[in-house]
Amino acid sequence: MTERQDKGGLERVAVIDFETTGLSPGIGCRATEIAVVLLENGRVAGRFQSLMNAGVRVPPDIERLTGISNAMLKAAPPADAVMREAAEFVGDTPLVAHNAAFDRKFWDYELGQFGRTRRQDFACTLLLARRLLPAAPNHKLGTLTRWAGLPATGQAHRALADAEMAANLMAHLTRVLRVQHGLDRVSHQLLCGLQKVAAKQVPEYLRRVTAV
DNA sequence: TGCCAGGCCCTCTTTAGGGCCTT
Repeated sequence: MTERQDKGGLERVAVIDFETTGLSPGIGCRATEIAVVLLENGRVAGRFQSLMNAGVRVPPDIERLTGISNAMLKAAPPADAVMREAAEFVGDTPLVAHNAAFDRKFWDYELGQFGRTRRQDFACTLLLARRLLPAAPNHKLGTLTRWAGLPATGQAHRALADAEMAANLMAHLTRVLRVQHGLDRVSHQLLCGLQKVAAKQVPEYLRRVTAV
């Protein structure tokens, strides 16, 4: 464990969210907006947000979904410049995203456009919520936010609003681990281990962790 | 026109299929 860890809470993490032109860079989709929310001991310690111009057109259905238009991207800074700035903002801070498999693909792809590689793992609030909040009606980010009584953060499907929702959810999941499972510290390493454990094995995993 | 990805996870499973999630 090399990262800072705060007693009684969640160590510093960077919660990220991408808006994109589609579901995968493997089929030509690119990022259009990124937001990063630094969460430290359950509280927001910093924010980064920017549109980015990757030189691709936004399909009409995606423009309707996100509200991000081709005209907005035309005036946005180049994608590589934005990603360099985002990577600098994040540094070595462990990463978190909702459905991290999606954001990890775009993070890796956009960094790869200028020769950089990811240096840290992603924890996934979707996988963690499936294990820790099994009674939720579903595990969409918006549903979990409303179901858990977390604050509204603005327009859904914009990067900063979604990253703040995911950060609030991450803080809520930390509280669940502390209050319901007796953990006094929640590390990113623990979260990454927990999200790989089968749902039925979660109680045993947490008992083993708290016994150490 | 409609679909295009991919990992996770459950079940009527494991030599598979399909829903959930992200944009």
